[in-house]
Amino acid sequence: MPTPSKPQDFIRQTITNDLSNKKVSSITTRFPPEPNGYLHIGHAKSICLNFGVANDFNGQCNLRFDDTNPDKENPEYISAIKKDVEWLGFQWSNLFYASSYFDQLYDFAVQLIKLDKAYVCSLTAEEAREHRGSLTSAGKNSPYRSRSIEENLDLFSQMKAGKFDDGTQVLRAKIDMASPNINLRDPIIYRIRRADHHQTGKTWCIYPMYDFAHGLSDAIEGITHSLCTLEFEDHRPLYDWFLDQLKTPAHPQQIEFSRLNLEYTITSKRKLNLLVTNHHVESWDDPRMPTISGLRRRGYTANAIKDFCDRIGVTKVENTIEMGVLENCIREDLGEKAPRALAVLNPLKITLKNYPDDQTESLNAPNHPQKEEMDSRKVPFSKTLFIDRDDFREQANKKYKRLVLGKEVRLRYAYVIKCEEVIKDENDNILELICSYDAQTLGKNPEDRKVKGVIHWVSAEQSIESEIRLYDRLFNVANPASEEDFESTINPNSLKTLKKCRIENSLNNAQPSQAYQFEREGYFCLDSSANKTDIPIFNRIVTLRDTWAKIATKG
RNA sequence: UGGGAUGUCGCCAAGCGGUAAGGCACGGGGUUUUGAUCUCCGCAUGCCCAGGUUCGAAUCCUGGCAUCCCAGCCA
Repeated sequence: MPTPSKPQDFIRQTITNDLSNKKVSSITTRFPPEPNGYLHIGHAKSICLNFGVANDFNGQCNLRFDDTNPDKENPEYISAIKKDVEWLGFQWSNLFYASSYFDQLYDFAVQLIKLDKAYVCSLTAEEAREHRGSLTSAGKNSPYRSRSIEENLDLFSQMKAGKFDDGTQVLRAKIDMASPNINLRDPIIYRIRRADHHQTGKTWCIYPMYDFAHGLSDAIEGITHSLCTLEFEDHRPLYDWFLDQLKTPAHPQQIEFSRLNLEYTITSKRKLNLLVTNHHVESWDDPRMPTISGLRRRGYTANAIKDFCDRIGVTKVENTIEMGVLENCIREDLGEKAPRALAVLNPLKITLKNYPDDQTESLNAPNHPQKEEMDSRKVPFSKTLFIDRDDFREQANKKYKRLVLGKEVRLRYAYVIKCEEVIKDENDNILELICSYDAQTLGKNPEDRKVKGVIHWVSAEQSIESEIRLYDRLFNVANPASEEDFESTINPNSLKTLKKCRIENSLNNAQPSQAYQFEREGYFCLDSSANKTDIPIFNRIVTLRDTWAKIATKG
């Protein structure tokens, strides 16, 4: 049971009631993706719900591939989906495929015909659309609606046997062409499609439609609560109709919740697919993609994603979550767990004129400012260093707490330095800074003056060259899905690649799964596509919260 | 003159007739060798609107209004 202190969402409340009313004695849910694309953050919400509910009530949750449309499906997606669910930290009770129920589904369809509740319709797709009527006007009966049970049985078996061309016949439920709910106007339950199915090969040339296959698959598996998104609300009467007509071992309850919308992103497999095919991104796992695999490569942790799903809740209200919520989740997780490191993104050389030429010190740097148990490491300090160009100004007001010509600043974990001289080229570009250091300031503050700023640095010689990729939102508008042409709202600056960055030596053996906080910059992880023989590539997962940026933009 | 749903702070979200939780965001203090973290304080006399019932209504009733979804042989 969920802890009473934490309010239950309406679905868990329903389940709690169903259990106490003895409507059900145990809980079984399912996560039913169609293998026609990669899973995205919206699926994570559904995964956390379905597996979370099963876990909370000591029930089971199946992973079921809803693979009834071979035209769009692909085994590559199956393995990617399994990997993503496992990576999120969930274990399915059973791994199923709707396609393994094709025989049973066929028998159910035959039963429906025998009940005079289904018929073979020979209308063309266009004729069928005309017969369907409109939202405000009733449809018309198909001329084939009154075929005899025997004839329907015969035609349906011929459909199965491949006697008809694709699209020439369909099996339809006989419900009500005048229903105000269009889903009940004799919906199609089987269509003819000669396509190799990734699981069943050439065994079938007829495939069941979602409405027919889904509820019956749920019933076959003994699903107690079939959780789906709001757009299926209108389908529930049909879901129930099939179950009521047929002798199913159980009647699962469909409950709808609202899908996740995230500002500045798209959660539509079709559109995400377009981003890949039209090369707006590198792949499904491009770190800018809201896919589970993209988030993983970007450096998001499973914990952060699950925390996010916890925070956004489950309701029936249409909602759009601000990006800040997701970002906050990963910051919180990594703030706690990520070891700190020093990395200079835009290197500016500085020379300490009073530091001995060939001296090198090994300075102690804690891996986490609040967690001694995370230990510390040694970082090399020398006469020539790099600091970030953004951390120096020739002149600045008091608000600027970094290095200024003629002023002092603290080098993190090292000494206080003072900028003595700026060396420029003929175009006024700053090439190098000549500084002095105060040997008395290692591990302690000077007593006679206050040094307010602290900046990060790296030894020029004893550091590693690295490429760093900075990501920004993929779209320039908050709701790209509502645009007539969402591709035109793509942010052309969603990826900024920095070459010649310098990172501290200890990052030499970084692994993609280990995120670091580059102090004062943000959280980063090694890109998993990086070739070990090349210079390392780091992805920026998220920046640090930056109140200075707020102050600076305010002016 | 179709049907289905939803409206509580900028974004989420508790609340289930007894007098508006929490998170994010935002504003302001404090600590700090990360402008980070942490911490303290502030942030809906108000719950889409209008009536009604009640000692008492975000919660019940009536009537409006707004928004979303549905006319694939997709899921």
